Amino acid sequence: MDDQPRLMHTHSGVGMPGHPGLSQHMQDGPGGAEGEAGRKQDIGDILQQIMTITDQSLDEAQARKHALNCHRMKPALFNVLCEIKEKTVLSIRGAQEEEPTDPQLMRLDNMLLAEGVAGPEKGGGSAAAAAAAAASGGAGSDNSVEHSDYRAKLSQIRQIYHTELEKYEQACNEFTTHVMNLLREQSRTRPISPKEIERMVSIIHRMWKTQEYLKLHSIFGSLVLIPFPFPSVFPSFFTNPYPSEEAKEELAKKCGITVSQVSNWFGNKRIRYKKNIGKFQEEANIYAAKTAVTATNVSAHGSQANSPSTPNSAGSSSSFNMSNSGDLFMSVQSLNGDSYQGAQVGANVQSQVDTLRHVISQTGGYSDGLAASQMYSPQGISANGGWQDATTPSSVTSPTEGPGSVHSDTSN
DNA sequence: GCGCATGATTAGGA
DNA sequence: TCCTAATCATGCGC
Repeated sequence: MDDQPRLMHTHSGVGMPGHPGLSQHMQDGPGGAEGEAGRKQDIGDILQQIMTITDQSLDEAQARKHALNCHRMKPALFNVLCEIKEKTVLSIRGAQEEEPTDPQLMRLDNMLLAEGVAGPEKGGGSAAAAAAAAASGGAGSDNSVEHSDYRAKLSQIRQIYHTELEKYEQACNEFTTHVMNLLREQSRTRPISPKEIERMVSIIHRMWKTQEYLKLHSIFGSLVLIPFPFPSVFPSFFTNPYPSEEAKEELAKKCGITVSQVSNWFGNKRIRYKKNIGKFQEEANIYAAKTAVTATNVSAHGSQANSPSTPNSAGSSSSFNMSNSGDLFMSVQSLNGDSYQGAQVGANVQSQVDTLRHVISQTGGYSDGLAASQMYSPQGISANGGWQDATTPSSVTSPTEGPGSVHSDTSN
């Protein structure tokens, strides 16, 4: 700091031609009108040099920049510029940045929390399953097995979710640090206050959360749309789409609804399942035709048409035989197709999801393996959408996800 | 406002 | 009587 006057005069560009130097005026203290005019002139000169610094050669600009940084008046001028900037630009956009949290993010957060994917792990990783078990009034051993199965799957989802979340946060922190370093470096030559840097960090965090974090949420949100928490009513549907009167009464009792509602639910499910099967198989045929053409064209190079991540690629004949009610259809569609593909997620996350899908299908088949042939007994539903042994009385276990609102909420 | 999912209602058939 | 199929009403998200 001692060499500031020397540097100032050493670099001819910084020295004020025709002026004794800023230090002189600063040392003068509050003076008369002449001194005031001189200070204004000095500040004007400095600002002019800052404005024209980019017009100079690199070496010259570097030298002037260094001189400006070391200038005695620089801190004061810097503070004034920062203050002016705060009062103008930042105040204008301040109101916009105070906007509340994105409602979509809040909804996704709440959904993942409710499903036990996000948030603190409780009771072995499945608060939802525990809640489901509690809500069903203490399910039997069959239900315990299913909930155990569900807990295992949810635990896997939790693990991947938090792993990806940590990666995103790490990347976000790295990016933030990089930007902060840049801003701090730039703050030597232009008015960037620490407050503005903090604001920028806040913006970056918000951007990351609304972009990458949202993608992550969409992926795992699609996963939790699968009605795992209440797996029993679907086995009961797939194993026996025609429940007996006793089974209906039991379902109605456990769900707290009327028998007619149970009948309506099963009736609608049967009809809409068949409709979806027809639609799904039609798409499968179209896709199979396209795949055949593609395979013919690029067979020597290995067609990507058979990639498991290709949208609707789950439409291989076996997958399209999957059993799905309208609700399940949507959930599986989210997993297999446009939902996360369309989100253009990172390859890493996508591979993780593919892995998860594989895991899920291997461990019980909630996604591609949702087919009745894996997760549920195929005795109720044939591959073409018809029913086999449909009149077999079901041993309805836990209809917690009964006809009505609960499932509707999760699928919507 | 539109599309979608879903529960409920109704007509017709076995 | 039960089921299917069509239809309506409603809620929700975009």
